[in-house]
Amino acid sequence: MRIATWNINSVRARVDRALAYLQTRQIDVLALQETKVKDAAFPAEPFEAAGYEVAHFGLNQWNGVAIVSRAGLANVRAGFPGQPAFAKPGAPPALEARAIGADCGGVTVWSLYVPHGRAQGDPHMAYKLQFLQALTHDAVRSLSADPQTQLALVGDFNVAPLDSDVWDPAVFEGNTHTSPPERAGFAALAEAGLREVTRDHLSAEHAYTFWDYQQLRFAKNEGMRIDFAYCSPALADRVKAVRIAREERKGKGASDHVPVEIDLD
DNA sequence: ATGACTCATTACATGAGA
Repeated sequence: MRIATWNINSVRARVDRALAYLQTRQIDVLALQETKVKDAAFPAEPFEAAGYEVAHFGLNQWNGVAIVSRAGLANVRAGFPGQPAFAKPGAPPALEARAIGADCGGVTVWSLYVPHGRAQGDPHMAYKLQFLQALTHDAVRSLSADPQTQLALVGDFNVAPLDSDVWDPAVFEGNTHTSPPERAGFAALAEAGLREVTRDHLSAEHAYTFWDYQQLRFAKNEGMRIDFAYCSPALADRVKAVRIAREERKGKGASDHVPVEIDLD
């Protein structure tokens, strides 16, 4: 079974690209982030015509996560237990569309879009750290309940764990994605017993998954590695290969992220 | 080659992204 995760940066703008990608790469389960659409407007029909089932969680033009599967799609959950809500000034806390889970071919897959953080000191940064902490707590709960669980937490983690995961660490000093608290929040998932399998299978430096649209970042290969797959030990043992679909950044109408593929036995 | 931001919005300027 081949699972892929992709921050698609609007599913409506790239539905044809997504369909071609599913077919070309023979993807069984595709976790999408930043679909940027409400549930009612998600273009499910073309995916269904291609033989896939779709589960989507989208509230407005921001965020939005989906799972597209031809390996089964059951027990769909919007939001993970304990997921923090975000309180905009003057508004009650509201859950954002940043997590959807489903059982696909014997694997529980979560498509995750970790908050960006915006800036050090911004309320969104505290929210980002809370999100990672709550995700870790829920992972601990799942692993405790069933040590053999087949669990994959995939998506855009918005953290660059190593200096070699960004083209120039100096650019990120004092900014988001590389700060010690963010890296600690990311590492806590490993300390909880999960394994980040893309690093296990693809340790090369500058194996980027994101290139900003601005300033010719892709042409200059000035990217970031921020899309990952944390797996339970039992599932991690089944991972045979990992591939970054760099070709998806090419051409007109590309997302700024590319898919990351995980092959299971 | 890979190409100079892009996407969605009760839109024509703004917010968000990283």
